[in-house]
Amino acid sequence: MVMTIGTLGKATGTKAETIRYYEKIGLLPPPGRSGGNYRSYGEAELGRLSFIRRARQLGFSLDQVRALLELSEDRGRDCATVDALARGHLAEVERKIVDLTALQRELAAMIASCHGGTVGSCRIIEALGPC
Amino acid sequence: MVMTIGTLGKATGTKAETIRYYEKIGLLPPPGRSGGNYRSYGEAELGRLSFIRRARQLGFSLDQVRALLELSEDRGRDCATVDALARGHLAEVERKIVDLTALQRELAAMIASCHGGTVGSCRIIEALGPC
DNA sequence: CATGCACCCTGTAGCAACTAGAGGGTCAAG
DNA sequence: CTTGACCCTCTAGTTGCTACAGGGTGCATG
Repeated sequence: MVMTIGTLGKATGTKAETIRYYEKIGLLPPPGRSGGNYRSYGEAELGRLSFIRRARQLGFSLDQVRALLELSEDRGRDCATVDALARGHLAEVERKIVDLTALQRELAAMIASCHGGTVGSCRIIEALGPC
Repeated sequence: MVMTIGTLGKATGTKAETIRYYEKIGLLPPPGRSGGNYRSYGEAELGRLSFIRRARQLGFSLDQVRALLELSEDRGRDCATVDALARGHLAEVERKIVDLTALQRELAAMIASCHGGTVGSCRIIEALGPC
Protein backbone atom coordinates (compact mmCIF):
# COMPACT_ATOMS: atom_id res chain seq x y z
CA MET A 1 0.00 0.00 0.00
CA VAL A 2 1.67 3.15 -1.28
CA MET A 3 0.67 6.64 -0.24
CA THR A 4 1.42 10.19 -1.23
CA ILE A 5 2.25 12.72 1.44
CA GLY A 6 -1.34 13.98 1.51
CA THR A 7 -2.78 10.52 2.04
CA LEU A 8 -0.30 9.80 4.82
CA GLY A 9 -1.18 13.15 6.31
CA LYS A 10 -4.88 12.36 6.32
CA ALA A 11 -4.22 8.95 7.83
CA THR A 12 -2.29 10.44 10.73
CA GLY A 13 -3.84 13.88 11.13
CA THR A 14 -0.69 15.63 9.98
CA LYS A 15 -0.26 18.37 7.41
CA ALA A 16 2.02 17.70 4.47
CA GLU A 17 4.27 20.58 5.54
CA THR A 18 4.70 19.02 8.95
CA ILE A 19 5.66 15.67 7.44
CA ARG A 20 8.25 17.35 5.25
CA TYR A 21 9.47 19.20 8.34
CA TYR A 22 9.85 15.93 10.26
CA GLU A 23 11.84 14.59 7.35
CA LYS A 24 14.06 17.65 7.28
CA ILE A 25 14.94 17.36 10.97
CA GLY A 26 15.55 13.65 10.62
CA LEU A 27 12.55 12.28 12.52
CA LEU A 28 11.33 10.54 9.40
CA PRO A 29 13.74 8.93 6.93
CA PRO A 30 13.68 10.29 3.36
CA PRO A 31 11.06 8.17 1.59
CA GLY A 32 11.16 6.74 -1.90
CA ARG A 33 10.03 8.87 -4.82
CA SER A 34 7.54 8.27 -7.61
CA GLY A 35 8.17 9.03 -11.28
CA GLY A 36 6.95 12.57 -10.83
CA ASN A 37 9.25 13.07 -7.82
CA TYR A 38 6.41 12.64 -5.33
CA ARG A 39 7.32 11.18 -1.93
CA SER A 40 5.88 7.70 -1.56
CA TYR A 41 5.18 6.13 1.79
CA GLY A 42 4.29 2.62 2.99
CA GLU A 43 3.17 0.89 6.17
CA ALA A 44 6.48 1.40 7.95
CA GLU A 45 6.33 5.16 7.57
CA LEU A 46 2.68 5.17 8.60
CA GLY A 47 3.63 3.35 11.80
CA ARG A 48 6.51 5.64 12.54
CA LEU A 49 4.53 8.80 11.93
CA SER A 50 1.63 7.53 14.05
CA PHE A 51 4.11 6.91 16.86
CA ILE A 52 5.47 10.42 16.54
CA ARG A 53 2.03 12.00 16.49
CA ARG A 54 0.80 10.04 19.48
CA ALA A 55 3.86 10.99 21.48
CA ARG A 56 3.41 14.64 20.47
CA GLN A 57 -0.22 14.53 21.57
CA LEU A 58 1.04 13.34 24.93
CA GLY A 59 3.19 16.44 25.08
CA PHE A 60 6.61 14.90 24.46
CA SER A 61 9.04 17.29 22.78
CA LEU A 62 10.48 16.39 19.39
CA ASP A 63 13.77 15.59 21.10
CA GLN A 64 12.01 13.25 23.49
CA VAL A 65 10.17 11.69 20.57
CA ARG A 66 13.48 11.18 18.82
CA ALA A 67 14.82 9.43 21.92
CA LEU A 68 11.70 7.28 22.25
CA LEU A 69 11.95 6.25 18.61
CA GLU A 70 15.57 5.29 19.05
CA LEU A 71 14.81 3.32 22.20
CA SER A 72 11.88 1.58 20.57
CA GLU A 73 14.12 0.29 17.82
CA ASP A 74 16.21 -1.81 20.19
CA ARG A 75 13.59 -4.29 21.37
CA GLY A 76 16.04 -6.25 23.53
CA ARG A 77 17.08 -3.30 25.64
CA ASP A 78 15.87 -2.75 29.19
CA CYS A 79 12.92 -0.38 29.11
CA ALA A 80 14.03 1.54 32.22
CA THR A 81 15.21 4.43 30.05
CA VAL A 82 11.82 4.67 28.40
CA ASP A 83 10.19 4.61 31.79
CA ALA A 84 12.49 7.35 33.09
CA LEU A 85 11.78 9.51 30.07
CA ALA A 86 8.05 9.16 30.54
CA ARG A 87 8.27 9.82 34.28
CA GLY A 88 10.37 12.89 33.65
CA HIS A 89 7.78 14.19 31.26
CA LEU A 90 4.96 13.44 33.67
CA ALA A 91 6.78 15.37 36.38
CA GLU A 92 7.10 18.30 34.03
CA VAL A 93 3.41 18.20 33.21
CA GLU A 94 2.56 18.09 36.89
CA ARG A 95 4.77 21.06 37.60
CA LYS A 96 3.03 22.99 34.86
CA ILE A 97 -0.35 22.15 36.37
CA VAL A 98 0.79 23.42 39.76
CA ASP A 99 2.12 26.62 38.22
CA LEU A 100 -1.01 27.23 36.19
CA THR A 101 -3.24 26.55 39.19
CA ALA A 102 -1.38 29.17 41.21
CA LEU A 103 -1.75 31.53 38.27
CA GLN A 104 -5.45 30.80 38.04
CA ARG A 105 -5.96 31.67 41.71
CA GLU A 106 -4.08 34.93 41.32
CA LEU A 107 -5.98 35.92 38.22
CA ALA A 108 -9.32 34.98 39.74
CA ALA A 109 -8.59 37.02 42.88
CA MET A 110 -7.55 39.98 40.76
CA ILE A 111 -10.69 39.82 38.67
CA ALA A 112 -12.91 39.37 41.70
CA SER A 113 -11.50 42.54 43.23
CA CYS A 114 -12.60 44.64 40.25
CA HIS A 115 -16.04 46.16 40.70
CA GLY A 116 -16.25 48.19 37.52
CA GLY A 117 -15.78 51.92 37.24
CA THR A 118 -12.94 53.64 35.47
CA VAL A 119 -9.46 52.46 34.72
CA GLY A 120 -8.18 54.99 37.26
CA SER A 121 -9.77 53.02 40.07
CA CYS A 122 -9.46 49.58 38.50
CA ARG A 123 -8.05 46.99 40.86
CA ILE A 124 -6.69 44.92 38.02
CA ILE A 125 -4.51 47.73 36.72
CA GLU A 126 -3.66 48.58 40.30
CA ALA A 127 -2.57 45.02 40.99
CA LEU A 128 -0.19 45.23 38.05
CA GLY A 129 1.06 48.73 38.73
CA PRO A 130 3.95 49.81 40.95
CA CYS A 131 3.70 48.60 44.52
CA MET B 1 17.19 58.48 40.50
CA VAL B 2 18.90 57.41 37.30
CA MET B 3 19.67 53.81 36.42
CA THR B 4 21.61 51.92 33.81
CA ILE B 5 20.00 48.98 32.06
CA GLY B 6 21.66 46.52 34.43
CA THR B 7 20.39 48.28 37.53
CA LEU B 8 16.88 48.47 36.10
CA GLY B 9 17.16 44.80 35.24
CA LYS B 10 18.13 43.86 38.77
CA ALA B 11 15.31 45.99 40.17
CA THR B 12 12.73 44.19 38.04
CA GLY B 13 14.22 40.74 37.59
CA THR B 14 14.78 41.27 33.88
CA LYS B 15 17.87 40.65 31.82
CA ALA B 16 19.37 43.57 29.93
CA GLU B 17 18.76 41.79 26.64
CA THR B 18 15.10 41.45 27.46
CA ILE B 19 14.80 45.14 28.25
CA ARG B 20 16.42 46.01 24.94
CA TYR B 21 14.06 43.57 23.27
CA TYR B 22 11.04 45.24 24.87
CA GLU B 23 12.34 48.54 23.59
CA LYS B 24 12.80 47.17 20.10
CA ILE B 25 9.24 45.91 19.90
CA GLY B 26 7.91 49.16 21.30
CA LEU B 27 6.77 48.01 24.75
CA LEU B 28 9.23 50.40 26.37
CA PRO B 29 9.91 53.84 24.90
CA PRO B 30 13.51 54.57 23.88
CA PRO B 31 15.11 56.00 27.01
CA GLY B 32 17.56 58.89 27.31
CA ARG B 33 21.25 58.24 26.84
CA SER B 34 24.26 59.07 28.95
CA GLY B 35 27.47 60.56 27.63
CA GLY B 36 28.87 57.13 26.87
CA ASN B 37 25.68 56.22 24.99
CA TYR B 38 24.34 54.13 27.87
CA ARG B 39 20.57 53.91 28.24
CA SER B 40 19.44 55.80 31.33
CA TYR B 41 16.19 55.04 33.09
CA GLY B 42 14.16 56.74 35.82
CA GLU B 43 11.15 56.01 38.01
CA ALA B 44 8.68 56.09 35.14
CA GLU B 45 10.49 53.36 33.24
CA LEU B 46 10.87 51.34 36.43
CA GLY B 47 7.11 51.49 36.93
CA ARG B 48 6.34 50.58 33.36
CA LEU B 49 8.75 47.65 33.29
CA SER B 50 7.45 46.38 36.63
CA PHE B 51 3.95 46.45 35.18
CA ILE B 52 5.08 44.50 32.16
CA ARG B 53 6.93 41.91 34.22
CA ARG B 54 4.07 41.40 36.62
CA ALA B 55 1.64 40.93 33.75
CA ARG B 56 4.06 38.49 32.10
CA GLN B 57 4.35 36.51 35.33
CA LEU B 58 0.58 36.25 35.28
CA GLY B 59 0.88 34.70 31.85
CA PHE B 60 -0.38 37.58 29.71
CA SER B 61 1.12 37.61 26.22
CA LEU B 62 3.16 40.59 25.11
CA ASP B 63 0.25 41.67 22.93
CA GLN B 64 -2.08 41.52 25.92
CA VAL B 65 0.46 43.44 27.97
CA ARG B 66 0.61 46.06 25.25
CA ALA B 67 -3.17 46.38 25.39
CA LEU B 68 -3.16 46.58 29.20
CA LEU B 69 -0.53 49.30 29.11
CA GLU B 70 -2.55 51.28 26.62
CA LEU B 71 -5.71 50.87 28.65
CA SER B 72 -3.94 51.83 31.87
CA GLU B 73 -2.85 55.11 30.32
CA ASP B 74 -6.39 56.36 29.94
CA ARG B 75 -7.44 56.57 33.58
CA GLY B 76 -10.88 57.97 32.79
CA ARG B 77 -11.93 55.08 30.59
CA ASP B 78 -14.35 52.39 31.71
CA CYS B 79 -12.36 49.41 32.95
CA ALA B 80 -14.70 46.84 31.36
CA THR B 81 -12.16 46.21 28.59
CA VAL B 82 -9.46 45.48 31.15
CA ASP B 83 -11.81 43.14 32.94
CA ALA B 84 -12.69 41.33 29.70
CA LEU B 85 -9.04 40.92 28.82
CA ALA B 86 -8.25 39.45 32.21
CA ARG B 87 -11.27 37.14 32.09
CA GLY B 88 -10.29 35.95 28.65
CA HIS B 89 -6.86 35.14 29.90
CA LEU B 90 -8.19 33.35 32.95
CA ALA B 91 -10.40 31.22 30.70
CA GLU B 92 -7.38 30.33 28.63
CA VAL B 93 -5.41 29.34 31.72
CA GLU B 94 -8.27 27.20 32.91
CA ARG B 95 -8.50 25.46 29.57
CA LYS B 96 -4.79 24.70 29.73
CA ILE B 97 -5.19 23.22 33.19
CA VAL B 98 -7.96 20.95 31.95
CA ASP B 99 -5.86 19.84 28.99
CA LEU B 100 -2.79 19.18 31.09
CA THR B 101 -4.78 17.28 33.66
CA ALA B 102 -6.13 14.96 30.96
CA LEU B 103 -2.57 14.54 29.73
CA GLN B 104 -1.35 13.78 33.20
CA ARG B 105 -3.93 11.02 33.62
CA GLU B 106 -2.97 9.46 30.30
CA LEU B 107 0.73 9.58 31.07
CA ALA B 108 0.26 8.20 34.55
CA ALA B 109 -1.83 5.31 33.24
CA MET B 110 0.78 4.56 30.61
CA ILE B 111 3.58 4.57 33.14
CA ALA B 112 1.62 2.47 35.62
CA SER B 113 1.13 -0.22 32.97
CA CYS B 114 4.89 -0.65 32.53
CA HIS B 115 6.33 -3.35 34.75
CA GLY B 116 9.91 -3.32 33.57
CA GLY B 117 11.52 -5.83 31.25
CA THR B 118 12.71 -5.14 27.74
CA VAL B 119 11.64 -2.53 25.28
CA GLY B 120 10.10 -5.31 23.21
CA SER B 121 7.46 -5.87 25.86
CA CYS B 122 7.27 -2.32 27.16
CA ARG B 123 3.74 -1.04 27.52
CA ILE B 124 4.82 2.55 27.07
CA ILE B 125 6.29 1.90 23.65
CA GLU B 126 3.32 -0.29 22.89
CA ALA B 127 0.91 2.47 23.83
CA LEU B 128 2.63 4.76 21.35
CA GLY B 129 3.08 2.19 18.60
CA PRO B 130 0.64 1.29 15.81
CA CYS B 131 -2.78 0.26 17.03
C1' DC C 1 -6.29 17.73 -27.23
C1' DA C 2 -6.63 21.46 -24.15
C1' DT C 3 -7.78 22.96 -19.81
C1' DG C 4 -8.73 23.17 -15.18
C1' DC C 5 -8.12 21.65 -10.70
C1' DA C 6 -6.18 19.25 -6.90
C1' DC C 7 -2.25 17.82 -5.53
C1' DC C 8 2.92 17.71 -5.23
C1' DC C 9 7.84 19.92 -5.26
C1' DT C 10 11.69 23.23 -3.24
C1' DG C 11 13.03 27.00 -0.63
C1' DT C 12 12.44 30.77 2.37
C1' DA C 13 10.39 33.57 5.87
C1' DG C 14 7.44 34.11 9.75
C1' DC C 15 5.26 33.31 14.66
C1' DA C 16 6.38 33.97 20.48
C1' DA C 17 9.45 35.63 23.62
C1' DC C 18 13.29 35.72 24.40
C1' DT C 19 18.58 34.12 24.71
C1' DA C 20 23.32 33.86 23.31
C1' DG C 21 27.13 35.34 20.99
C1' DA C 22 30.47 38.28 18.27
C1' DG C 23 33.02 42.24 18.28
C1' DG C 24 33.51 46.22 20.12
C1' DG C 25 33.24 50.76 23.56
C1' DT C 26 33.04 52.90 28.60
C1' DC C 27 33.98 53.56 33.31
C1' DA C 28 35.68 53.19 37.97
C1' DA C 29 38.97 50.99 41.04
C1' DG C 30 43.53 49.64 42.28
C1' DC D 1 47.57 52.09 33.19
C1' DT D 2 45.39 48.15 33.24
C1' DT D 3 41.81 45.07 34.61
C1' DG D 4 37.22 43.78 35.01
C1' DA D 5 32.51 44.76 34.98
C1' DC D 6 29.49 46.77 32.58
C1' DC D 7 27.42 48.76 28.22
C1' DC D 8 26.66 49.12 22.90
C1' DT D 9 24.79 47.09 18.13
C1' DC D 10 23.66 43.39 15.26
C1' DT D 11 22.83 38.74 14.08
C1' DA D 12 21.39 34.20 14.71
C1' DG D 13 19.51 30.54 17.48
C1' DT D 14 15.64 28.23 20.15
C1' DT D 15 10.58 25.07 19.43
C1' DG D 16 7.35 23.24 16.33
C1' DC D 17 5.51 24.15 13.08
C1' DT D 18 2.83 27.29 9.29
C1' DA D 19 2.49 30.05 5.19
C1' DC D 20 3.75 31.62 1.24
C1' DA D 21 6.05 32.01 -3.69
C1' DG D 22 6.85 30.03 -7.77
C1' DG D 23 6.80 26.22 -9.98
C1' DG D 24 5.67 20.84 -11.73
C1' DT D 25 2.34 16.52 -12.00
C1' DG D 26 -1.70 13.82 -12.77
C1' DC D 27 -6.31 13.00 -13.75
C1' DA D 28 -10.98 14.13 -15.31
C1' DT D 29 -13.87 16.82 -18.25
C1' DG D 30 -15.28 19.53 -22.40
